[in-house]
Amino acid sequence: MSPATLPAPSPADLLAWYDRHARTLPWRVGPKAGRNGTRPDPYRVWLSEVMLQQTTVTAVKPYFETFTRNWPTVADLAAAPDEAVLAAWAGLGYYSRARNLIACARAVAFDHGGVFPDSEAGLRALPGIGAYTAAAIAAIAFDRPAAVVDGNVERVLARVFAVETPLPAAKRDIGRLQASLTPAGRPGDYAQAMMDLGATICTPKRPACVLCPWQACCAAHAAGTETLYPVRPARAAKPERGGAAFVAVRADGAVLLARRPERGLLGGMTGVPGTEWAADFDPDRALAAAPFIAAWTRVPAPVVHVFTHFRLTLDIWTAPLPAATRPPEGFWWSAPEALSGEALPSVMKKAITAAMPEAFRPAPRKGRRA
DNA sequence: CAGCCGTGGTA
DNA sequence: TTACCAAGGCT
Repeated sequence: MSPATLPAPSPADLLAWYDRHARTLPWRVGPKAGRNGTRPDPYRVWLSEVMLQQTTVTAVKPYFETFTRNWPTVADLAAAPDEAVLAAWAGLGYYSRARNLIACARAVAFDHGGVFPDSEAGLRALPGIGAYTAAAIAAIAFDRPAAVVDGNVERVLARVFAVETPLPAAKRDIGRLQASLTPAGRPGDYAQAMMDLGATICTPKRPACVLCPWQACCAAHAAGTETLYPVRPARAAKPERGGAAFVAVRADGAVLLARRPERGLLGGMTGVPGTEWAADFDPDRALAAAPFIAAWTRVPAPVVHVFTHFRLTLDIWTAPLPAATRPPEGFWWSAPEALSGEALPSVMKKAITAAMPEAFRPAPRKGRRA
């Protein structure tokens, strides 16, 4: 088939579609307000972009609301204690983002006078801001004609131009295509329009081509092969790991916790003590890793949790301790009403819930019965 | 470059 | 139930 028969994709057509169908999002200045000169707050753009890295809009929304309520400006965030920010991030995943978020907020507040750099290069130099995020902030917050390439853009352009090169090698070509398409006028809206198109029309599974403003210029649609793009290499099977976690519960309901090492998996976050998580985990030797001698009993059903690169089966051991029990060095007891405020990743909440199902249930209100 | 780094929704 | 994957960055 001959690509010459297809018209070139028109950024103007995409912007016209965006004017009618832009999603309303908490961090976004819509096309109408944008036309009236309203610019988004770079702090909110940055915060949303970092949260949205490999994360769905649905998952991000409540976290964005909490963060902007707790810390309305970058100076507020820069002044916040690490533990408060990590606790607010708990459950969102990819925790190096939270550590870099803190470092970036402090760099902006203390090294840049509280003002975000307005250039791609300036933004790119900050922790947690890579090629995509720098381009996105430059375009959306500062109206710079940066070529924004994320997963949505890769998918849309791979289909429109029927890019046969597999990802990630195709990224260079797609970046050049996006640079050639990005308009000098409204580059921020253009970038957001591409993301909305990818998220709502040009979806991975069943694209709604009948509603697409670029249907007539899409090479993959012309060939009926939309879902074959972008081409990706096959993924390796996910390996299994095992481990044990110890949920020590004091008579007053407090749970024994510790801070995890700064680097690596769940780095800097809070957790219950346990063994390493390893492919050769031996359940019979788990008790040697318990934080102290106690009447440990194993919860019948282990916790199963899937990480990006392995599947974990976690044996849960629990033991009752006297109310006066002191925490071992490096540990602390977290009271029942304090538990939900700890920086606990989801897998740790699962582990604690397996041993004490009431741990994260909302406290019963006075004067009511269950 | 390729491996590491979370979580929850969807088909 | 398994598999895919969502506005990636760092080393």
